[in-house]
Amino acid sequence: MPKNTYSITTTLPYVNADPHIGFALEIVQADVLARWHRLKGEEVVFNTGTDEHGQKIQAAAEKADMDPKAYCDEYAAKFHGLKEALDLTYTNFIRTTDEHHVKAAQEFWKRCDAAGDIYKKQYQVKYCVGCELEKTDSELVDGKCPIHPKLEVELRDEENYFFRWSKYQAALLKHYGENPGFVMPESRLKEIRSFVEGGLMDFSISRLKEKMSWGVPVPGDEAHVMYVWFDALVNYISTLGWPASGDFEKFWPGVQVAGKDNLRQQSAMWQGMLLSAGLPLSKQIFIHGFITADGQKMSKSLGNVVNPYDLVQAYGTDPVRYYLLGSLPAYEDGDYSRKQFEEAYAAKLVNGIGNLAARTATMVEKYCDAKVPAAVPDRFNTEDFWKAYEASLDRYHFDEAIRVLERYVTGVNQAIDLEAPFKKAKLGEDVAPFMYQLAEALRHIGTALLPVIPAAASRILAQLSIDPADVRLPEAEAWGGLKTGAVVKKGEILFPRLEAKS
RNA sequence: CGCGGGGUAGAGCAGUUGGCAGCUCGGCGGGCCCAUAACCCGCAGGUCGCGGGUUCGAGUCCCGCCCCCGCAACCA
Repeated sequence: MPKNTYSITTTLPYVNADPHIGFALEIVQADVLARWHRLKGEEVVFNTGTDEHGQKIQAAAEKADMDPKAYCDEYAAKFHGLKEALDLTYTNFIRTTDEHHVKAAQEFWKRCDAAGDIYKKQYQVKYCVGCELEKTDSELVDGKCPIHPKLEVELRDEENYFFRWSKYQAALLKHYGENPGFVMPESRLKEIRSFVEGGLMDFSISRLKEKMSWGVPVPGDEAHVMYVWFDALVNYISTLGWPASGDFEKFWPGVQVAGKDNLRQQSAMWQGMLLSAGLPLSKQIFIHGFITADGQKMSKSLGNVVNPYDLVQAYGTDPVRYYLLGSLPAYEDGDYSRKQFEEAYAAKLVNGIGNLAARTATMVEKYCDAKVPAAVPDRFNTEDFWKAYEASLDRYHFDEAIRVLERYVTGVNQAIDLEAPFKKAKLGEDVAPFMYQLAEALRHIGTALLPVIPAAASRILAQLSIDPADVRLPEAEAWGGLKTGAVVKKGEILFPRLEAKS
């Protein structure tokens, strides 16, 4: 019997820059899933937070003449502010400087050590400060990191601890082979599989404290702190209270949402670490693409970085959520432009969902005395709609799910035209049965939208005298949920036209 | 032999297991008047980057090729 819990996490953004629209995409995707599973009655842990250790943070704090922790506090607050701006429902906000996380990272280290997977090695390594990663010769171009060619690759001659990643190559490949959906979309699983097939090199997991002190102390060795990745990845379980039992067993393994730049860390490094510690691997990893702006990569120098707070301020939370989920391809890179955003807003939200909600409520008010008439059978293939919608969401195919919903909306609009109840009413014909179908269809639309655009969806349901807190899936997916006699009341316009602003 | 993504209607994009090429915006012409000048129907507009191959049938599978984008501090 499957447990009735669900756990999902984003990656933890590194706190050396303001929140990025790409991270907004990631966390909204995770939020939709968290809300969706809550509607299904599951107990949900939804984790996010900030990654705060490492050389870059230490350097940035020094430059700002701040204590690293104070520097991190500032940034953590910026990320935490997304909760309100994007209407997020995360339950955990972990910071890798949190005391219990630090303890967990140390315990994790001990487990890997006990498994014989941590060893000391004298070595000379080429290290890119920009990536916080060591580079192999094959990764360098002209002796430089291809991602940070302006930085000199540092040659480091030191004794560090290493993690025996190579030991887990076969186990990882076996896991990928036996779990075809382990990394979604499938193309990303292929990508990581071929990377692992190419061979794994043990990676360094510590830094000399005298060179870099802003990190988790290595247990039993005063001279070293942990490499930032090693400590940060442990957050996915430290947030569940690990190594204490209870919530950990209850909620792990969980789902991880990450950007394509994080494929290797999430689906190979972290999984190798879990194998070493003797813990179950993640349940599933969903990899989203990047967002470009007007066809170009966002960068500060180009001045085209889209800030999620600005977008929300200009258009509102729900329109931003709907755009991120519905207008960008979930599986690949997508392009943002103001024009495209506003077009989508007008077409989908104003003319589509908003207008249908308004005309439906008005007609029931006019023709049925603002009360839900007696129930009649479905005419919109609502069951098929739910099936398709659910299948898309379960595959993290958010844009597809929204297309499915929009097709349903179109179907309802077509039926209104076909039935022309406004004509029949004038002729004295009984339009009550059709009014029921309309209002009930609107209930399904509002219900399906609850995870996506929660505020607007709640207002749609409120028009039908439904309290969103009472909505449960799959019960609410059945046709006929609207109660005869329930009051229907047209509310404020859901999505105002943008022209109205200027 | 670097890695990855992509080339489908004027623009922006969908196209699961190969089976009549779709969606949004824009253009044109109708309908409707319940609705946020919204909604519905129809028309115009495509050699699905190019060349081969497999197949009864290829946007979709295979081989070869061309072109575009990201992999530059910051940055998902």
